[in-house]
Amino acid sequence: MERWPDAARLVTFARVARHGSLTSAARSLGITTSAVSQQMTALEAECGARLLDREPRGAVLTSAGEVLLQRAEELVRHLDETATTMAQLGGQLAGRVRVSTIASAAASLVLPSATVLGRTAPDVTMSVTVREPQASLDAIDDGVADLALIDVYDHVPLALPTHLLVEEVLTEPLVLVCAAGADVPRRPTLSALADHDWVLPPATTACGAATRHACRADGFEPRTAWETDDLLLLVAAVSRGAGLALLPRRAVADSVAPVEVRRLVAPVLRRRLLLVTRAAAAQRPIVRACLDAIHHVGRQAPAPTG
Amino acid sequence: MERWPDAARLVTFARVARHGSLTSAARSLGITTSAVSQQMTALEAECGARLLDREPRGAVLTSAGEVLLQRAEELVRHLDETATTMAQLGGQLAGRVRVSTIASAAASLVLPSATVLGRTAPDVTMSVTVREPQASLDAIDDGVADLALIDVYDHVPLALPTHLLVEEVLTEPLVLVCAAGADVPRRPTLSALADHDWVLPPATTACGAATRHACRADGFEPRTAWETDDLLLLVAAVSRGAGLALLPRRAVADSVAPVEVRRLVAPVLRRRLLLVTRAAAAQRPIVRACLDAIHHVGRQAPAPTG
DNA sequence: CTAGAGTGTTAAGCAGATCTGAAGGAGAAT
DNA sequence: ATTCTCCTTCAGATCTGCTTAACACTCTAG
Repeated sequence: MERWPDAARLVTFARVARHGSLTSAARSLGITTSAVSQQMTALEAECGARLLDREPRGAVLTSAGEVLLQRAEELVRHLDETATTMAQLGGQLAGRVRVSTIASAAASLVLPSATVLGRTAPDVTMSVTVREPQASLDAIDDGVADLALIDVYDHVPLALPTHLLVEEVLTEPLVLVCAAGADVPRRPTLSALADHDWVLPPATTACGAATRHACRADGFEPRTAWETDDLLLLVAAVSRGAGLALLPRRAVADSVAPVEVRRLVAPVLRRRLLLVTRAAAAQRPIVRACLDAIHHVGRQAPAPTG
Repeated sequence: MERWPDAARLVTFARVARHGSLTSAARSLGITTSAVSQQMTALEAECGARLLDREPRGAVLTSAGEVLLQRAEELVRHLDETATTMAQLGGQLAGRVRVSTIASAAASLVLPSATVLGRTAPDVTMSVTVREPQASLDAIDDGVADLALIDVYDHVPLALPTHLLVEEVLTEPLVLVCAAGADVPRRPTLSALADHDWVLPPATTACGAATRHACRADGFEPRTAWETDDLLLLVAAVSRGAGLALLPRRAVADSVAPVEVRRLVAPVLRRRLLLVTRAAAAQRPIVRACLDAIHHVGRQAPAPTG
């Protein structure tokens, strides 16, 4: 007796709704577009109504689809919680946690936390992937990652979906980085540095956007000498005297080239490091262990002040 | 990627928990015990914990099982609601509704309501099964029936699970049935009839229990001349002068043998006819149509008073 | 004490559901 | 026009999950 709606199809449907196209949903599910198409056809047959309008740019929900989406999303939430409950039942602290992190925290936070984890929960392993914050959030949503470590800069907005659970690891200042012996005041203000050259991360990155925003707020456009995504290269360029940079303190601590670090008196700029999970996932023992390990490292290692 | 727990297995698990044995759950699902056993084995593997203690008389939940049962039951509820939503999307008033009714309401209520339904919703058909009230409730729980019509007698307790939706169709008095010209007052009290013979339904039926309870409350044990489940036979026996009977008014109206009907002055005994569905099912258009049809018949046909 | 009626488990085979892969159509962007 | 992207369809391969059948265990009845 075909009494119950097919849960797998509904999960797929929710994914399609979120991604806006069958193809993209299929990718995120690791199956063929063809399979997704067939599932949606079957689901529409079950409902006796069209759920999606197929348009050249993707698929858009019909009004019937909108209604069903409510139910499908509740179902996904529920299954997620159930998965967590099931993981707790076993009680064993073992398995693999998929961590998605920004590059600038991988070395200073994630790596040491893996060591901590080796002591507190030896059978839990991390598999780490480096992604930009937004990509990390998507990975969480798609279930590709269990845990994301992202950063948020003052005045650079980032959409944090409300259904995700956010924990703050630490807040650190952005510091001014300059070549050893550079002609820069011990306690500079940003506005006093308008005439220098700058070494900037691309404007597409949060750090680059934060720097540019701060400069403009102080009335000047930073003169770009170097623009690069690569932190090592960036610090090396500063070290050689190519210009100044404004970077999170921990990021500088990782690099090796000789530079000087100055605390910026005004404005005070910060970035916050956040851990993000799906709400249910944070309850899973092995995920919790990872979260705790990262918090632990974040607490115990305040970098030296410039 | 095996990300989501298998919903079907969880539904089965909930069923096993409710029935207390794999075999019984399997019967109610219309599959083999073997299939259920395999599903439970798989589910336990997914959880990494035993969920059921197999005992010779059946299966009992472990504490882990109790925890998971919470989730599984929520899931069942949710899937049920989803099925309803899906049925509403199509918008078509067509299909088959499985009705489970007590015998004494089948002729007087269900049959006419099928006619009403033929006018209001011609593409909806009823398939009717006659069951005792408790069996009807089980059928609802097991998803074997969509809609149950049961009766509840004063002072005869019936466990109505809170998760089911109950609507009252009508309340009718129990009336005294006697042979034409029998030596019985026009407006009798029950206590005045202690010396008569009685024709009773079995004590296991609600009606039989109600009659016996009322007599005992008035201080006498009814002298049983005939005991039968069959309403026609029962009324025929009364008609031949075998004794008195206490029956719901509508039930008597159906039968053909010549009898007289007297209103009982004291005590006033009633039975209530109730429609029961799973909460979500009552929202389904075709089920709603049946409910309304039965309500309609219940409202318009007050039987003649004796 | 054996036989039988309940449980539930396991192995083997089969069937249907679902996925993949190839081929094709339709609308936008180039 | 050509090329992309997106979706659909069909046929075949794959796989999950069911049934059948045989077995093990416990309790009860004769």
